[in-house]
Parts: sequence; C-alpha cells; structure tokens
Amino acid sequence: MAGIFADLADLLGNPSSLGSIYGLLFASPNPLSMEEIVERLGISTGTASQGLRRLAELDAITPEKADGERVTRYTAKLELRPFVSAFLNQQLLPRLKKSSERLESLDSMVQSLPSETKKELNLRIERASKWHRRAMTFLPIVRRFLKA
Amino acid sequence: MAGIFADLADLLGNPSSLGSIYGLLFASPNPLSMEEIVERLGISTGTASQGLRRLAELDAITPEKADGERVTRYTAKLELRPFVSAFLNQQLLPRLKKSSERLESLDSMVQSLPSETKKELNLRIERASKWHRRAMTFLPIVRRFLKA
DNA sequence: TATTCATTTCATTTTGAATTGAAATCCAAG
DNA sequence: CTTGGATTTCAATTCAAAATGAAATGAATA
Repeated sequence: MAGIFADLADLLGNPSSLGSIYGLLFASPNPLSMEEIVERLGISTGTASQGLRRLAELDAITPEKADGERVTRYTAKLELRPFVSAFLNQQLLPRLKKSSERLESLDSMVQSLPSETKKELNLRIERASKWHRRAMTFLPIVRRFLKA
Repeated sequence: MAGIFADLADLLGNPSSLGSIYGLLFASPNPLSMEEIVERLGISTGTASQGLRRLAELDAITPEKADGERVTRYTAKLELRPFVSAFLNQQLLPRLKKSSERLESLDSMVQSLPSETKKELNLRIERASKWHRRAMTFLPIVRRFLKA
C-alpha cells in the first residue's frame, strides 16, 4: 500500500516518502506514532517528521494526542479529495498563473517588433494562450468531478 | 517562450530541456537545425539530440531534410494535442495500470487473514480501488476535452 | 525545577536524473 | 573509397531534490 501511494505521490511531484507514509497510515486500522512509522518504513526521523507535517498541511492525515499520552498518533483521512484538491491549488494553479503572466509580458514585448515577424509571433502567442485558457477552464471541471 | 514550455515539461515530469527545445521551435517562424538550437539555448549537442528524438517520438515536432541538404531542420507542430495525449498514454496510463495490478494482488493477499482485520482492510482497499476507477473513467473525459 | 522521551530543525550526505562532451557512427558529396 | 560535417551514443559529471542523523527544542511528568 505504501508503495502504491509512493508512486502516486511521485506522479504528482511530491517526494515518494510522503506517499509511503500516507499509504502506511491508509492501510493501518489504528493510528500510528512517528516511531512506528519510522520503524515500519525504514526511514529517518527527519523524513518522517517532515512528511507528517506536510501531510497534515495537506489535510490528508489527522494527528491526535490521546488523553495523557506523550506521543502523537496519526490517522489517514480516507477521503482523498482534499489531498488531490490541495495538489490542484498548490501545484497546478500557481504554475498556470506564472506562465500566464509570462505570456502576457511576451505579448507586450512583441508589439515593438517589425510588423512582418510580429504578425507571425502574435499568432503563436495567441495559440499558446488559447491552450492556457483551456487549462484554466478545465480546472473547475476537475474539481466538480472530484466532488461527485 | 522556451522558459514557459520548460516549466510545462517539468510539470508533466519531463526534463525541462525538452520543453525549452519545443518552446524555441514553437516561437520560431522558420525551421531550426540542431546546431542553431544548441547555440540559442546554450545546451550540449547530446541533450539537443536526445531532446529532439524524444519530441519526434511524441509527435510534437517535424524533422525535415530540405532537398539536397546535410542538416535536418525541425518545426514545432503547433497542435499541442498529440503532445498532451502522448503524455496521457505514455506516462499516466502505465502508472495507473501498475497500481491497479498491485491493488488486485493486495486484495488477494488479504483474503488469507483473520476475518477481523480482513474486513477492515477490505474496506480500505475498496476505497482505494474506487478512486482508481474514478481516475480511469476520468481519462476519456480529458481526452474528449482535448479534442473539443 | 530537573529529567526524559518525543519531535523538529538543519547542515551534511546520498541518490538519481539530467546534462555534458568526446568518441563513434552515419551519410552525402567529391 | 575517402573526406568532412551532422548526428548519435554513452561513460563520466553535475546538480538539485530528498533523506539522513545528530543536536536543539519542546513538553509532559515527577
């Protein structure tokens, strides 16, 4: 299970350790402490600590400190939606925004060129922009799909 | 332009040099030789050669050897669809398949466990599988969208 | 307050992918 | 066939991201 999610994480551009941890928690019927995770996955405490933090930020796991216990134990949220959704917002959107800005600035640069070249380049920029807009309109569709 | 596509390539898990090359070609009104690409991007011949080959495989560029010329020149296909589609087929599908196999083998393993744990684990595997199926049905939607 | 164990931090190391560059190969023209 | 430039190949290198692990910090008990 850890392996499956490790691959998934990798696919989405996250360190695979992140996936391993989530996978382990996903498969485990009861909450696990960091120590147990370190043991069972054979990773270092540092990696575990950072991975757990990240997963908590992504809202993919729930940390709980039982009554008067020292250790924090973690449970995977079985709902994967927030996970994927966080990916969309944190990875995809920023990148799309950045390249959209770049396209715009390119566009304004091009205006100061000989009209021959300018025309051709405008065409290409327009093409790229179209794809861009397409991607943007696509995002909400993905979102809706995930909620379904 | 090279920069924009470099980022995109990176996002899709390709070396960014691949994107740079494509971006340069995309922006260029006339076909470019490998030498010109190497020069203008400041990359090595090795990288250029491999990148060009890969792009050709992805059907993202067209190599053409003009009449009795020594050099091959390359043009970007302005249609990005085959590009994205190749990504879906070559990167995404194989991974989905692999994890689907893994899920199945996990499922059969679980059958030989005490029924208490078994029940709980089955539930989780089922959940993961559901997402899996969801992703699979999602692919065709993406495809259709790209064609639109 | 002092102690002990859990957790975080972060400088260093490891790892793997991307890139280089030089040698090998290819191929058109003489 | 031979030459000369274009291209490919691939072992070695570089580089960035991820992982390590030891020291610093934190937090609960006694």
